[in-house]
Amino acid sequence: MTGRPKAFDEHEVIDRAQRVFWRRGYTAASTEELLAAMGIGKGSFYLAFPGGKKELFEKSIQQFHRESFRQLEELVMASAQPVEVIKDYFRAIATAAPEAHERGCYLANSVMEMSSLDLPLQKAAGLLLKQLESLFFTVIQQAKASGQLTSPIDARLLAQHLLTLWNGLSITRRLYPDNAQLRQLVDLQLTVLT
Amino acid sequence: MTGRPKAFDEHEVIDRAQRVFWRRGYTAASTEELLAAMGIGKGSFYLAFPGGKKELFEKSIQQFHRESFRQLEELVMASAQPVEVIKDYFRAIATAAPEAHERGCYLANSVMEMSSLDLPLQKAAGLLLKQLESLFFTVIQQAKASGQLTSPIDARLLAQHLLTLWNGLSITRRLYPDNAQLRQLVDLQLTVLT
DNA sequence: TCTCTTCTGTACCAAATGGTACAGAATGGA
DNA sequence: TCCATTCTGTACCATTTGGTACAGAAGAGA
Repeated sequence: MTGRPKAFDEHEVIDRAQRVFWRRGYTAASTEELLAAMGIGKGSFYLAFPGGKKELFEKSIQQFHRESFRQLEELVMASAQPVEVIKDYFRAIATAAPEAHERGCYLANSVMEMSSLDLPLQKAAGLLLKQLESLFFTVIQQAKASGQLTSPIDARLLAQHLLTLWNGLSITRRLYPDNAQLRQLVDLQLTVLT
Repeated sequence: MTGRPKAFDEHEVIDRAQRVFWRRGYTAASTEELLAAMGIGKGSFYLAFPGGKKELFEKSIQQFHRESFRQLEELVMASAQPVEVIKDYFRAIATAAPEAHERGCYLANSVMEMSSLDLPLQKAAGLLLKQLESLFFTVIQQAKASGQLTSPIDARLLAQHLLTLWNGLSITRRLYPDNAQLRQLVDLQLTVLT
């Protein structure tokens, strides 16, 4: 039995919801607003996402991470200078549009908002950020082994430091949405990777 | 004409509200919850704060900043090694209680939440964070002049970097509410102040 | 004591919220 | 051509929200 076919693509719909969540935050994004952006009705929504808004949000951060993370991972894998890929990842902050500065990092935002709202979701978002740190760690470790990196700092600690910079920038860029200034700041911060 | 005297102390009441805002965030803190914590009724509340929740929140971040900032400022002024005061300010993160890690930095939280909720309030919170940066800047500049600091890095940039670390830690500490680990991280980060 | 002013608690409200119920549409298979 | 199944749109709802109205309490001064 097949029944009436879905009139929407789940992946696409989650993607649209994710954009709303990123722009407005979890709480401020009303279901009405989300449904409008997704282009589906309540009936379809609660059938596809019985957990409602929370389930949708969880899936949105998972999907967001899966895709943006894989993209970075592939760049790292393909490059002969993975450390440069990481650096470019940070430098890209300083070439973003003003709206991107306002929005900050989706995962960092989620960790903060969920801290006082839903602990499981906070942990979920935190885990994804830690995976970014893991990627930093892998790159650093390999670069050290190959001699591309000569820093005496412990790879694990260095990766954690990079994540802190990443998170810090997600706030600082809102205070100073000025690319020239951000570039200076990022360049200074990346001097730890030597 | 004096009329009926206020049955509560405004400063005290704002302080109690601030604790709720910090723990729950602006949106999640309902007026009901705030009133309960403040120990006053709606009548008194809307009379004292005609702007409602928003006005209360604004006053809470102002008061929070005024007090915590003055405290730090006094320590800086009184010390012969102001740079050490700043360092201790960061190191204190690694001696905080687990609940403090969960809450993070009140001002950083506010900047993030208000980014997609109320731009004036976001600016207000941002301004207060920038005042922290200003204090960093002053200390760095004076330490350079007195030879206590020999770093070749521009004082303004260094101060901005410190603020980024501060903001980053406010997120990272939620991911790793482990003081030993945080201490290592902070110590590494403070090596820029040499 | 009377009056004027300010403050407090309660009753009330309109709007918005996330969520449910369900009738009926759209398909594949018997 | 039915039927079983799955999906969709709409109508509806209980709850919660921030906020207002207002009667009366609590003072100071005349």
